[in-house]
Amino acid sequence: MKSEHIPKATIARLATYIQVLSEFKREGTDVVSSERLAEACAVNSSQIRKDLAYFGEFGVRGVGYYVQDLITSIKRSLGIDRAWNCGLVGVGNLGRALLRHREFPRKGFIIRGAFDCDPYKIGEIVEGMEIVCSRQLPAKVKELSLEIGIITTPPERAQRAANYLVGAGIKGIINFAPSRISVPSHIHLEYVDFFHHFYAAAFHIRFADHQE
Amino acid sequence: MKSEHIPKATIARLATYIQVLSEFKREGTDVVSSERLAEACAVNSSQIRKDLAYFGEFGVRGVGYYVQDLITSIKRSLGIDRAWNCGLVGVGNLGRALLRHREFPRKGFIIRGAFDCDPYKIGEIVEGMEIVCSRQLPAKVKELSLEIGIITTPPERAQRAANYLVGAGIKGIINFAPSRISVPSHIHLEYVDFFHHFYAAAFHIRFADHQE
DNA sequence: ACTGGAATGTGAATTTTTTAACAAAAGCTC
DNA sequence: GAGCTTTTGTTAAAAAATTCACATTCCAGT
Repeated sequence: MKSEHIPKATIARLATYIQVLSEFKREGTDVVSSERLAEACAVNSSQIRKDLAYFGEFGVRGVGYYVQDLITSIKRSLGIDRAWNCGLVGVGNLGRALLRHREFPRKGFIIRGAFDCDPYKIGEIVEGMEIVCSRQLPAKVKELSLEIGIITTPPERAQRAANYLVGAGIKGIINFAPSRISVPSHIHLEYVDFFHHFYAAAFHIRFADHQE
Repeated sequence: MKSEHIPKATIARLATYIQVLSEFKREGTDVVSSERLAEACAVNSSQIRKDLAYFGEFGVRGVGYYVQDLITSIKRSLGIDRAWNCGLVGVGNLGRALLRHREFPRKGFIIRGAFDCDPYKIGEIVEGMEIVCSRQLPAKVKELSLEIGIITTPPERAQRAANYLVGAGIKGIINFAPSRISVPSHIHLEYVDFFHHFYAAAFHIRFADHQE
């Protein structure tokens, strides 16, 4: 119930819970026990109760959790009970895919600005959005109330993109570029690198640890 | 040195080490200490030595690690010192972006087959690759020696894609679709969900824990 | 109202992961 | 080649995360 420190792993699991709960909801299930949810998420049921306990008491003893209520509670706990305005820097392949990705609006992350420094791309319309010069970031961040910056530039340009975003007053950055960047400590920084999943798969297939 | 059980977090960090080491190499640095590498990766130096110790002894006492050697050693440890043939199922926005993503071949994951069940898409050429009907998976997996399956279908079709892949004899699956799937225990399964990074960002920005 | 059954929330125990500390080893200087 | 410096590999300690276990609470049926 007290907010103390929340493990990163808990946040990741909460994302899973929302996913699975949404499926339950679609199937018409109204109430679910931690046991049943745990099974569907492939985790321990205490884990679920512990994770939820960081944020409050959402269940009913002897009954379980009301699916819709729990979804709402988790979303509120995470701060995704409202929309977040995002700006994307670097309109390459990955950038374009994210701009077109329907899950973004669906999950409440609205990409309102697309930026690039390539003169060929500036002015182009992607998904009804005009690509704007990165130098205009400060003006646009204010104008569009952007809070989260998405970096999808090539690695060598990620740091500069971050500098622009920070200078423009962004609050958090999600870096999809395969390079480390540094930002002031008050900016929340997340790295997205899905290749480590491929590495893990390669490792496990190669050195098949079939004993687990 | 002994392979026992390797934490998932270690694998993720090894990916970071490779990334940072590659940058060092590009800058012309030949030797690096765990201390300096740790700083660049924002982790503890013991952590690095511990992580590496799972796989062997790669450093020289009093000197540090030879950058190129260490990259090679980590890659070999992870089983990415060779190419892996991948098949992608679901050629939507995300699927297309992955097919075009230059990092895949660069990192040794070669997408050799693209599959979809939409008759409109079948036959289309993306990145020099013809989109093939998902029903042909068994034949193609054998023909192209595919080992890793990438699922980028809509959530409701992810399970069926997995079934096709498993039936076709794939060894591992990376699921980008936002839904849980079940596969036999001998198939290595990884979920990719970058939205949890957005959730984490939203959470930290919203409930700014600026005390850390 | 009372009883039995069910499932939460939580403190305690366990396991895992991270960090600290240091002995062993390598190179460099004289 | 002895002594000094450096930095690894590794053992021990600390911290963190997970799982267990159960008292507490709620609902349903009588």
